[in-house]
Amino acid sequence: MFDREALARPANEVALDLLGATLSRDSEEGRVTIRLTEVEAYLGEMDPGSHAFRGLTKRTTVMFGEPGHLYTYFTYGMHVCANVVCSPPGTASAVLLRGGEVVEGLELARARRTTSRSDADLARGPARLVVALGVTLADGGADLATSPFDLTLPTVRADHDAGPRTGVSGEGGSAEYPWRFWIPGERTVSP
DNA sequence: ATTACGATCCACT
DNA sequence: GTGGATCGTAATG
Repeated sequence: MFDREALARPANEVALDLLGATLSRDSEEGRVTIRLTEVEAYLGEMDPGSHAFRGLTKRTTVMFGEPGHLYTYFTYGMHVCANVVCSPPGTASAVLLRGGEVVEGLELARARRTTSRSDADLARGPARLVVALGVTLADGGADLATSPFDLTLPTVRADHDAGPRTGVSGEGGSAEYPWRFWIPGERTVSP
């Protein structure tokens, strides 16, 4: 369980509280829990890098909704990525879950990620994290405070480093928005 | 109806 | 370290 008010703030602030947080998902096969080590913030309509930059569309409806819900999308023709919606309803901002460490359900996560040989690779990268957790597009819009999900924020804010985001280019691009955050020294963070 | 593009991963060198 | 795969979304004709 988590305090929803804690998520009703801009994504670049919420991102710092999500580092070190744990996210669980139950399925018929069991439960997998991931400790988040790398995240990236997107500030909705103000942000050229955000899917919500051009306003409310069918896909981005969830992002404009209540914080604490899951925003999933399909990209590059083959991958699913997951975000935690932040900011109050009517404001679109979200935090992309970029990487984490599997802390529960290791066997199940390995079974879902047969291509990765090392445990550190199980949830390193947005699409991999989603597969290890067992999240699908159908989970889009789900409330992370209810089954099968369970999100727990850390009681003490984790150490963090910040850097430019990937994939955001052009004017008003990555240089102005150092909103990629990670926990220093973690093996589950991409270079 | 059509088309350009992307918040990436994996196999291979 | 690099290149190819692959399709939903949203803007355009």
